[in-house]
Amino acid sequence: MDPHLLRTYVTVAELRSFSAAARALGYTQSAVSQHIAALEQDLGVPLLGRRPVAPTPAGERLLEHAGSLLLRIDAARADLARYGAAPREELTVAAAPLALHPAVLAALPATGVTLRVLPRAEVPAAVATGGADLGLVDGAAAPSDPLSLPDVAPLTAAVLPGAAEQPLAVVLPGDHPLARRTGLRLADLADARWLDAPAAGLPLDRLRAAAGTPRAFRPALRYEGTDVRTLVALAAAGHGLALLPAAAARGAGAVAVPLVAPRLVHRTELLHPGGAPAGPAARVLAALTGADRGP
Amino acid sequence: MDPHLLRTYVTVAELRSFSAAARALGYTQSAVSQHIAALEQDLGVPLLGRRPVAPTPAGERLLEHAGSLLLRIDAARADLARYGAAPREELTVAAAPLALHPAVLAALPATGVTLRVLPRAEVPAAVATGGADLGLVDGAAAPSDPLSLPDVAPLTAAVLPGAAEQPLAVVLPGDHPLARRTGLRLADLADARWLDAPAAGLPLDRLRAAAGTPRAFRPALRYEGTDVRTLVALAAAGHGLALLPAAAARGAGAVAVPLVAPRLVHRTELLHPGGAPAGPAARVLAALTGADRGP
DNA sequence: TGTTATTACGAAATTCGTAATAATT
DNA sequence: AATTATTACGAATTTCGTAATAACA
Repeated sequence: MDPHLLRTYVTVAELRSFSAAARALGYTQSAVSQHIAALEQDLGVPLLGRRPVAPTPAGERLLEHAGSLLLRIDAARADLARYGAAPREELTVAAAPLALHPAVLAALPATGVTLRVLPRAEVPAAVATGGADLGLVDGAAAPSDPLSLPDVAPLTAAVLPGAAEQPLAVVLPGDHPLARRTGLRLADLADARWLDAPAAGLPLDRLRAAAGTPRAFRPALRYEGTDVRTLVALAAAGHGLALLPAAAARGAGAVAVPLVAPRLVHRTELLHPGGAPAGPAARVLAALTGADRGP
Repeated sequence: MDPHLLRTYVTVAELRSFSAAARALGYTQSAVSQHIAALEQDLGVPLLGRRPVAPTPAGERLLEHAGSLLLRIDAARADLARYGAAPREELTVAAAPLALHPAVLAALPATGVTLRVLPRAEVPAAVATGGADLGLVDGAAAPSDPLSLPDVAPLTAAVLPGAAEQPLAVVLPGDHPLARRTGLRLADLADARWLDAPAAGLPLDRLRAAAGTPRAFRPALRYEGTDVRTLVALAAAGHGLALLPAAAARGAGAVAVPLVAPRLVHRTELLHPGGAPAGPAARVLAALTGADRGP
């Protein structure tokens, strides 16, 4: 299973064409055909149906494997490259939208930092593959439970002392029947329509798992952007409910009601490649995780 | 980053010798030397110091990457092989020691099943690489929270309706000062000595994370076996405390005191390769996850 | 008929073993 | 001196492009 073969397979499956993949990768049609044949022979299973070219069930499965496999190879190469090169002076921080608390922003140095907001699922990969030096990720978890992140590489997670855990709240339009409640249980809202905002908000799968109801929390409008204010505005306009950290849940026309069950908190963690960080990365990391216990 | 090069690198780093690795892999010294040279050139970093041969810091890092990378490649190959071959008649179930509740055992068919008890950390890998058709894993988690498992491959986890969550208890010797309590908080026991039994019991790291105290829960005796009764006996003999599901925590001379904080339960999940299972695996999977809601 | 995948084949590159060399204990 | 890593070199294999062929739409 040569990574090259895997890469051409993924490209062919995506573009649904041998020749288009050949163009995209700088090969000839012939080479691509040989790659696929070699891979199918090696694995002993047909991977693609031809005309139209589409993955077989086995091929679909290989796509899942290949994605994370190629990602991890990139991550390993990027990680090792850090040992060869001089420490970067310019620092890039990748952050999920909800991970940007005021306390975190205050701890960033004034210059030499690029802040890049990414969909939450892409933050670990960005740190692993060298697209960012540090990552800020968030998620819903039981109190004092670590986030369960996709492990694309041996990354190290650290908690942010100032803003590690915050209460969660359900965002409702002001005229919603439950808007006057002082606390809400997730189970009571399982039948409601929820905003599906995987990039900005919390993934609905997480809510289903927490409530133990695989089929509940049906998605209403889907929002693929990363702007939290828009998300709150969508909830206020009645397009669906949203679960957000209480501090982020305020907005015109929206009411935030604290979540009281199950016991979940909004958690933020700082992600960095393992090993001893060098240069500005070390300083920022220390500033964010270190001694900022208030006066 | 050819997997072959990676494999020889890992072997060389383990055996700390080019020639020993060559023997182990069926290569010549020369070939191994060329593999390492190619890898170092590709990555642009020296990976091994020679005489004595030992990994550099970058090499240490590559070992971490390579381990999971090679594991995932095996997993992908094993997964795809299932599509080519006929469904297996003999079924192998890999289980972590604490995942074997009576309720689970009762649901297994009478014949055609091999049950293999493995250290908890090896169960997902066994299922992923085809060493087992199904896996039973356990762990401590917040109520109705899924287990966070190392993702060696796209595996599917399912809950066991009969025995999904069970209360946890601390196992103490009968003459321990806290043995008469009716409930214990984990934080009160952070300074005690704990049994370190990663294969059979719950990993101490998990407790540290749950209590939010990275340096607490110092290990006492380390037990690398998979026998739960031995673990309880060790706790009874005063070699250290252990956290176990209440049902497994009873034993001669041992006292089990329920854990009341933090809110953690012992959770068991069934692991299987994704896709549509075939043959006996499908039947057993249905028996374990399906309609066994008792009267 | 035009596009697209497969096959045949040859040049170039890669891989691995033999054997000689160099370095370390 | 004995063991062990590196280097030189050549045979065998593999890889990829050109070009011809075949199979769709």
